Amino acid sequence: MNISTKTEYAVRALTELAINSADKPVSINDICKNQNLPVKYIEQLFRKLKQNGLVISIHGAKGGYQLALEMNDISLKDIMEAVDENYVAPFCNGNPEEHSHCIGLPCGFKNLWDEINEHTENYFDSIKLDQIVARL
Amino acid sequence: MNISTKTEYAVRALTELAINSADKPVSINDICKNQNLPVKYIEQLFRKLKQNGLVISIHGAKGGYQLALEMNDISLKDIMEAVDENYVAPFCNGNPEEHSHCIGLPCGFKNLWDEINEHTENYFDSIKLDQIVARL
DNA sequence: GCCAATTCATACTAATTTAATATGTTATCC
DNA sequence: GGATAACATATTAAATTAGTATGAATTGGC
Repeated sequence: MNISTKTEYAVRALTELAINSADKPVSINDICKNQNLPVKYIEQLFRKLKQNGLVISIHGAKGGYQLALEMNDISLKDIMEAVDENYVAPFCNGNPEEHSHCIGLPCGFKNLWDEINEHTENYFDSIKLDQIVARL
Repeated sequence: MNISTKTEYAVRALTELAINSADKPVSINDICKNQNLPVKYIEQLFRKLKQNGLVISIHGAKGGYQLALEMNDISLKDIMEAVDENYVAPFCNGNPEEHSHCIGLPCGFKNLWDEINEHTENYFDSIKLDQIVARL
């Protein structure tokens, strides 16, 4: 149970956009300079953020990224999901054929993991980018 | 953000104790037979569970493990902490010298991660072994 | 007293994941 | 046309995780 570096980096980077990209795009280079992050790694993360509709990009010189949504429409859950493949692991799906430790059908532990996943998803979804920025 | 295999295994194993160890110790072998878990791996986990005061052990033949506490005094948080080193990662401690991405002192993100850690700790601490067993 | 069952301890290996780098292409501004 | 910056993919390096191997110490029962 921990927050990944990817999530940390993405939150830091998106905070930069939140603060500076309202009128003009912000380049990865600038973001990384301000937040002390590895450029090429952040490029990868931003491609995922874009694929997931959290940012838009502008090509070429003077290009960069901007938020695709209002700050209060971007949650920590959205960021985690975009950047961090399997950010919750409902490994026990109740079926012994798919998860070798499941016993019985449905496996008695399924409800527990499902409930945990649901709770944490809801929690992370309740934390929006505007709140994060406001608290800096 | 995900639940580790160690935690999953430990929960399964402790559930076995909860059900079967009230009057007599239960051996790792039996636990692993019932739950389809790797014996030597579970041995390691149980040493940690013992160090953390969650189980007691009885040496030698007819030996095994029993819960050291009431089922409602063992929380998922206790299990995670025992078995899963850094189950929450307060990576941002507010000090740039200790976490290279921290900017400013204290780093503006510290509160966010602290709050997340606190929330998740409280949540996992609210889930007790008796509830887990009851829902099987 | 010996044998089997069991915890205890440590070291090692294999697999997976994560973080980061490398090398380049494509698009756009000036 | 050159600089800047996104886009794309492949590779490497480091760290973590899952699991195995080997064996010592302890105890119950015959």
